[in-house]
Amino acid sequence: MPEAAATPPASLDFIREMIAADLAAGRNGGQVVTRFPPEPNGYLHIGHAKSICLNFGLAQEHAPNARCHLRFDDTNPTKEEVEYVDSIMADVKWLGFDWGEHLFYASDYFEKLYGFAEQLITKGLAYVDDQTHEEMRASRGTLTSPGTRSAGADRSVEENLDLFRRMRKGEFKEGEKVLRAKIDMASPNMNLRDPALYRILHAHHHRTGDAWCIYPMYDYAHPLSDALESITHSLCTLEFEHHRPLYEWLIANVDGLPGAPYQREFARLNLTYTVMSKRKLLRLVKDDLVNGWDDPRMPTISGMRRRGITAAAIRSFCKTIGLTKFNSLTEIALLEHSIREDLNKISHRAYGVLRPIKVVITNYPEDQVEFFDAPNHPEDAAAGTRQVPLCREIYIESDDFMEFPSDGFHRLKPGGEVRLKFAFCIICQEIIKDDAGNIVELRCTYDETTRHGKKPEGRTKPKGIIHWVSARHALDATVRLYDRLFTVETPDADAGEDGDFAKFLNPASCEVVTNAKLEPSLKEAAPGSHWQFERVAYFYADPMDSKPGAPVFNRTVTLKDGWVKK
RNA sequence: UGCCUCAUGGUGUAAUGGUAACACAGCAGAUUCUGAAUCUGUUAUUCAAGGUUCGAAUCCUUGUGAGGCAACCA
Repeated sequence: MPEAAATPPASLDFIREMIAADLAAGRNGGQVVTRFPPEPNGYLHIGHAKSICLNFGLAQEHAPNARCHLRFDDTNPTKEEVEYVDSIMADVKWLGFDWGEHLFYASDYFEKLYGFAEQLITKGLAYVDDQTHEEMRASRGTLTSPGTRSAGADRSVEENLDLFRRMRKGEFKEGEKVLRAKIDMASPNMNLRDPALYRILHAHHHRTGDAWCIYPMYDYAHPLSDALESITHSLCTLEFEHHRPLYEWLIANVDGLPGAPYQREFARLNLTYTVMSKRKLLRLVKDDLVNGWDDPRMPTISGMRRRGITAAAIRSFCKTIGLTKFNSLTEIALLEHSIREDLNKISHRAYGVLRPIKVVITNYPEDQVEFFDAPNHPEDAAAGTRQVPLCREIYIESDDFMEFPSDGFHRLKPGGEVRLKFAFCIICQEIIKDDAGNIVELRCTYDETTRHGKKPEGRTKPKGIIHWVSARHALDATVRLYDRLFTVETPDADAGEDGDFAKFLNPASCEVVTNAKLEPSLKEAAPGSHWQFERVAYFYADPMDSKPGAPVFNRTVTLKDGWVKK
């Protein structure tokens, strides 16, 4: 069980407070039953993770008198696919949650839901309308003026029943008839102006096949499905606030329901430098703006996983952001903090030079090779050590050398000294350039007395400590440097009403480095393993593209860089 | 010209009528064989105006701002 989700936050959010009050009042027989109800029309993203952590987290916190259902809200066959069903289950599991026996589909209830609809018709609370789409829209009124009831509302119960049964039999075309609730055409809440309950859809459903040609609307199916599963707390996002009265109307007016759930709403997650709506994510995928749903730059669960973000980091993040009704915009830095916090604990260290520059240690014997012992984790001796080879020629990061150093730069510079981490100190004696004036090689000398961290005699300890890779032993590898997908904090808002958010795509969001020089032990990096290339970033051995002996690394997140250039 | 919801440092949250706090970010220092991590310190907050109260971030009124609502989508 994921610990981060099992313990409730120190202070209770408004949802947990309400649940505590329900429990204190002895409601629901002391049970807490929640549900995570995705529509299988896309991949899950970090916003869904917030909901998953809430609903499944609640079940864990209130165990054993609690459970959380996974229910697919599959009431619109035109948008749903099994591919999405499968990915959603995989993502929820990967996040560390388990629905156990409680896997449901709204489509499981189609027959019962149909029966409830006949019940409402019989009670005079629902009617078959034959207005066209346009007529219905026109008669609904506007935000400031009431609507007018359609003539169909006056039909007899018998006629409505007959019509509804014929709808089910397939006697009508799509759009010809619709079942509506009879509530209040003058309600200030548009959702109560005789909302549609069933529409005709001659579409193939991924589970029920062609058994049905009428499908329930979300507003109708959701509360009743909740009730059928004896859900106690139906938690959703803020945009469903105005649907609550309808939710309650159905629970109150349908007889024979095993449960009496209630709905409460919380603010969805917004993150800087990304987009979160399924529509926009779908666009990124369909227009090949990214490399599929699991592109490491995507805010999808599968994308984040492939980038190397851990489930623990996501859970911890969800805990950090809290739960309110405030429409917030969370800085991506908060997510990155959770990621680094977890990766720092679990990642073994290694050397990787992304933009190599060759260094020749001129006073080091030509054919000598020696191995230095390097700890795999600085804060965890149990992680053991590894042997890192060194020879006369090595690669260092080109960023770690400056011909004309700025103030405060304490890495390698002409005539300056740095320590090769876990090896010895070198001094830069000479810069070799090509005809165009580019630096191609550095000639350095090493100091034998500085092995194993010893201070050079008579001199001050060099401030600079850099990573390095032996040229003769280096593993050439492909490393992808991922960055934020967009150049602006709020791509949707900045794009405006009908603007195109794609224009804010960050052209540098994926830089592929093909000639990175990695320490040889990385050759054995298992696909799906997490690493910290010291002083650079956290990396993830891509599970799809890595081949035996030839790992491909994705940069998950950079290390914090405390050095500000003056 | 409607209805609903919301408003606390730069960001996210806490304080449930009684000293406005925590995390992130920032800054400074200590430490460090990662300019990381760790540790210490630090900058910065109640949308506005009235009212109730001994006392208001909290309750009331009005205003302002933000988000949402007129699918046979979810």
